[in-house]
Amino acid sequence: MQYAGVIVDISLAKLDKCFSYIIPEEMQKDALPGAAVLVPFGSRTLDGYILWVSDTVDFDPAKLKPILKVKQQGMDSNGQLLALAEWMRKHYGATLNQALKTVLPSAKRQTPKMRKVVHAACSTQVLSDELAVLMARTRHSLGKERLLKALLTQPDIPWDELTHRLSVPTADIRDLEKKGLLAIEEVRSLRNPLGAVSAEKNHWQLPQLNHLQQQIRDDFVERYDRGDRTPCLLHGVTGSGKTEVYMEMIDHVLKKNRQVIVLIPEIALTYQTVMRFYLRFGGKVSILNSRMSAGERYDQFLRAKEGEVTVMVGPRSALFTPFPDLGLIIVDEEHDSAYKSQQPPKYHARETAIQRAKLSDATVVLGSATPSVASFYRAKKGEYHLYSMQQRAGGGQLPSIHVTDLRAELKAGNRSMIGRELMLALKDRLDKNEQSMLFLNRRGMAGFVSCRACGFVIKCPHCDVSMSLHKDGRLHCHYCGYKSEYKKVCPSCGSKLIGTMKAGTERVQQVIEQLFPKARVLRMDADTTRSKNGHEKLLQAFANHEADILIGTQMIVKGHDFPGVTLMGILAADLSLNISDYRSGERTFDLLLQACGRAGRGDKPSDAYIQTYQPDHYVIQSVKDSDYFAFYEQEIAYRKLMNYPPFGHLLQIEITSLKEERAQETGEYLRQAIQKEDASLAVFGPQPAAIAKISDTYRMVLLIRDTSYERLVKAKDMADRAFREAGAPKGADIWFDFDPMDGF
DNA sequence: GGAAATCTAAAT
DNA sequence: TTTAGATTTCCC
Repeated sequence: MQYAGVIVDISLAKLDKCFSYIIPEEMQKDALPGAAVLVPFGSRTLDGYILWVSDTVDFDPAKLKPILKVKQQGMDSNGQLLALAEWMRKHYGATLNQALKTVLPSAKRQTPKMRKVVHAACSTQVLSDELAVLMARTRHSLGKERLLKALLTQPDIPWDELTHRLSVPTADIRDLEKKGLLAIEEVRSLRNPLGAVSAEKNHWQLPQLNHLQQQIRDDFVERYDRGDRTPCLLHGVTGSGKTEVYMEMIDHVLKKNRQVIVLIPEIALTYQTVMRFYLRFGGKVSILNSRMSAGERYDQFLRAKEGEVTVMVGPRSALFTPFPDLGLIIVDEEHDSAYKSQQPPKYHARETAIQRAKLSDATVVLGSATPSVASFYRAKKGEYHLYSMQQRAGGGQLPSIHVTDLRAELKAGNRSMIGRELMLALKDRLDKNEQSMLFLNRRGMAGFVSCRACGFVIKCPHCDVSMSLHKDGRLHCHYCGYKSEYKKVCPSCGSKLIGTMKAGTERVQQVIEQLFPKARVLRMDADTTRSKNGHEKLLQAFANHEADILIGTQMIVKGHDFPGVTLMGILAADLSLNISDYRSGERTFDLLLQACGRAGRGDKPSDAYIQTYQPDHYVIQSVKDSDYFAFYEQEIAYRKLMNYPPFGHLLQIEITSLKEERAQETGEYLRQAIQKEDASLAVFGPQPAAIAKISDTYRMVLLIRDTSYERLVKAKDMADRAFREAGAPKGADIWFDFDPMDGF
């Protein structure tokens, strides 16, 4: 008798264990680890995944029930994905069921779509004989003749092609089948998202690598062949030709009959990107994206598993492509916050890629123009191998970057959100009929308080992150819960011009339309792009020069290139600089540099203006000089001083409950449980989350800080155990998030 | 998560 | 003593 351990599809800590089931005789060949099954559970039937198969059980065999159905055979032929799911559960704090769902996506459609193919069932000699007989007849059967001719040149013909393009009557096909000349076969049809792309490989030739690219390629190849699987960090400025280097690396690994995953942030998955890979590697490439249906995504995984596809390009979920022998994972734009999942398990694709690579003896290559501080630190320490490309391979010159001191503007009596320099520049571009972009950088604005006269920002004395003004009229620190009174006077210069910054793209649009009544203005934000394809339509309109000025939030900075743009205005750099978390500097540096890069894609000289109340801030200064290294040195010193990542780590435990006091109580209980077990851990809270209540559910957070990630994992286990204990308060749920700021 | 079993208390 | 309501316990 065979038994299976099944994880049942209920994301609940209590049920996160294996239940044993009998495998009925007829299911034995399909019921393998990783398979999706249907099982009886209590009084109903549930979905689940098989974790193990064995001929013994440690549960009363009389109580066992049989598996009802195997819904899907396992994707995971070598057990790596199951192992990865277990690693994610342990490392990021989730139920195994949640981890499995992330790693083993299941198709909605249970019976695969079939497609008919016609192929010859006899020798070509017999076929041509039959054709000759038909041709000799007075009453021609044109359909059959076309069919036979086609079969003589092409062994397999899709049914649809015969009936449509060649308009062969179905009866004719059946007729020849009866005679035994051809066979009709049903093959499983897997959707191909790139099916419509016809690669004109003839017009394409291998790009000539420059010296540096060649050198990096050679070094990579040498290491790879030697079996050195140290992760690599490819630090290449925009336009240095990183993609060509990736292509060479991919090519080398494919030649070893191994497969490749290329991770990119969803937003970067444009037609051009895909085309570059397609031109080089042809039909062996497939993609994943969020617009695809579950079934379509599943098909891509199946194609990968069966060897039809060897390069998978996609966002973080592409990491779980079930390749039989994965040899390389490329993480492009590795600093991008989209790599952190916002659902449990809240994994970071960069770390998870490194883990997956370990399991299959693959290499990870991280690439970025502005590497995350954590990755660059590891590279400098020698944990990663660093490749550096600091020269542009050609074309386009960086804009001249100017910094406007908004304090000075204020002194000069200009209270508007457009500085005088930027206003002149805008007027100049309108006169020259060139395009401009205005960027208002306000995502995740958390109500920090700053002085417009001197630029001072109120920070927590214990955490050195900016404090937020709460509804209770006091200032709160999200890290340690410290509160202080808010006196409407700047503590630094005594000015009364202190407060939270309020600015919206709509306001900017009004101001611009007042200043330049003749200018054609487009606004792009969450409101104007809500309609289907609203995003694309707006960008397209601007690319066609249907407007002179594009005003927008984050979304105008990432993605498309506009060669016509010669001016970029960043209206209030402070907005993202002062969000109350330790990564605001890193994020702002990346964002501002990228924003500046939007200007100057064409040949004309271009300018970028950064408006700020803190012109001397190291982030602003580093962006001004486009100097990543200067930024890094300052940032890493700050991180070290404050024990922020990569020197220390944060674990956030979120407690949710419908009852406010239950959340509070549970938080208190967990804090005590953790500190009882390890008094040396720094635990803060419980305190209300930044958004204290979402759809009637109250949210409290506990924060734990430590220099060792492993100790935080232990703390997570302590909390988890304490939460499940008999005496623990009921009526609340807990969720874990390691280094939560990585996802913003 | 949900049904079934067990406990609790206050209404007849 | 009954019984609705709240809480706890299983579920392979």
